[in-house]
Amino acid sequence: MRLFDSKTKTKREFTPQNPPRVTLYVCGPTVYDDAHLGHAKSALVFDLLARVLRASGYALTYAKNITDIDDKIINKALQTGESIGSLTTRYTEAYHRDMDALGVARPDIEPRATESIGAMLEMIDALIRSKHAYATPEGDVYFDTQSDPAYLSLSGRKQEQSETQSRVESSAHKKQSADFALWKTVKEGGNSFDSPYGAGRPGWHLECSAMIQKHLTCKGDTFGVDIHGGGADLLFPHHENEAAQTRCALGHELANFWVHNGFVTIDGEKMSKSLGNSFFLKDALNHYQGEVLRYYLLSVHYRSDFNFSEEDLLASKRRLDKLYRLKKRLFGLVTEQVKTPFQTELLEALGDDLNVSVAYALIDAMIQAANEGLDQNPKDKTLRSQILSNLAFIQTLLGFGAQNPFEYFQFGIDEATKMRIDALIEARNDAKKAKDFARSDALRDEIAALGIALMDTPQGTFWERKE
RNA sequence: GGGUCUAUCGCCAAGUUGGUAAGGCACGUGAUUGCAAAUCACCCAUCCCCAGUUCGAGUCUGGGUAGGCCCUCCA
Repeated sequence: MRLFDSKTKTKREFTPQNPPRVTLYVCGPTVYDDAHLGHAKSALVFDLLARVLRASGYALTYAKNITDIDDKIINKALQTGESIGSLTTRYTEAYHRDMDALGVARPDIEPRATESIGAMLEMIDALIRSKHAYATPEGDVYFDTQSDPAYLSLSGRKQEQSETQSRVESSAHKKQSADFALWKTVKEGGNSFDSPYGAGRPGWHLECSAMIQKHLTCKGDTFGVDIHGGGADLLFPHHENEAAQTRCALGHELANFWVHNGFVTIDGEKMSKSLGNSFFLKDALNHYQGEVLRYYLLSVHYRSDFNFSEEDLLASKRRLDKLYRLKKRLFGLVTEQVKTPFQTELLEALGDDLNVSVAYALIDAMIQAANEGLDQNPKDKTLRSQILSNLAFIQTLLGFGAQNPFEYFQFGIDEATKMRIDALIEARNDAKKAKDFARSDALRDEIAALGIALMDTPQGTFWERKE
């Protein structure tokens, strides 16, 4: 497959260093709050990448970390009085719940920062011994960015700019303002870990380097991982710093391919709490089906900015509807699985740097051809088995179409309403049998008032929720 | 201020080596339907502006204009 690498800013053929093994590491959430749409986008992009890699025949090991020790977590715990362990467990579970709703498969490894302290301390030790890091009198340890000639080679920035324009107050003991903390000493006890530099906690950037080394790197590897992913905002300074640490501590580059997904904005504005437009996934899931959100969030190329709007989401839903309509036509049929050209083309499209636009277009064309074929030969066994195989392939590769099609179209309707609808439909069918079309249409209007659309078919009358 | 990315039909959005604009939503027409829905068929843009390179540019070069993101924790 071909992938765009943020470091070289080019799309090139992806080749793993130890084929067929492929390692993928993605920066996961800091669990101090509920996941928002940006977390969803990132998780979905790399879920798709993982699926495509597996479908392409690679033996993938996918790791996504959970940052469960951090300033924001500590502050929130102090504010609410909840223990850090309870807080991070609670939000980790919430994260899992939200991602499950989007159909995001769990990574193979989900390392926690607090479980990787040993690996991080080893890396600090190596950096200090090789003079790439220094301890301050307070017990902080900083990475010496000046000591790494390749520093900033990932993000392509220039040192002067980073320094002169820096808006951060730099520590009096830092050699350069760009130097970043590997270990932060902690005065008040409670939330700290023991270390040779005193009680404290690790700097944020360190955990990824350490986890990759611990879980994914093989002896003699040229790169820590084949692919390192995360949000575009992480390119600098987070990934730049990770790369520097690994380069200086271990003598190899951290990743062969750097993959960054674009940002999610809401109605043209960046999500932020101060703007009051932060969009929690759990809230979105109350209004829209997880699968619709999945289809919508994946519909734009992963490197593009994604502007969330309800109008676009509904347009996406109508597109996904067509897949379920086709599934409905063949509901209950079981056939043998066959290979089709469509499947090859779909995998090829996604194998080209995850070109979802082409993939979606292929799916639409397949659906259209399938409907046309079924219109002409509804009982064609070969056709049916091709269509069902294609749908199954889409489900595996993209995670679309796993639901019961009838339930898909009846999302969010409670049981009482369903029973009422069924009763009204029955009454309407009686009226239809009696050719009392006036009454039949009146009943349809009554049902429509409930937000329900009816469809008469040779198999009977079905209903769907209207938007 | 520095870095970086983007600007294609009403809306969303593809378009690796330059050769004459995918797909979806919405809209319109027709087939089908008691009516409708669904489905099918048809219809629907010359690619932000200016100047270049070229036989030929959305696709390359230069200059504008507009916007996103990063430079502070951040997916």
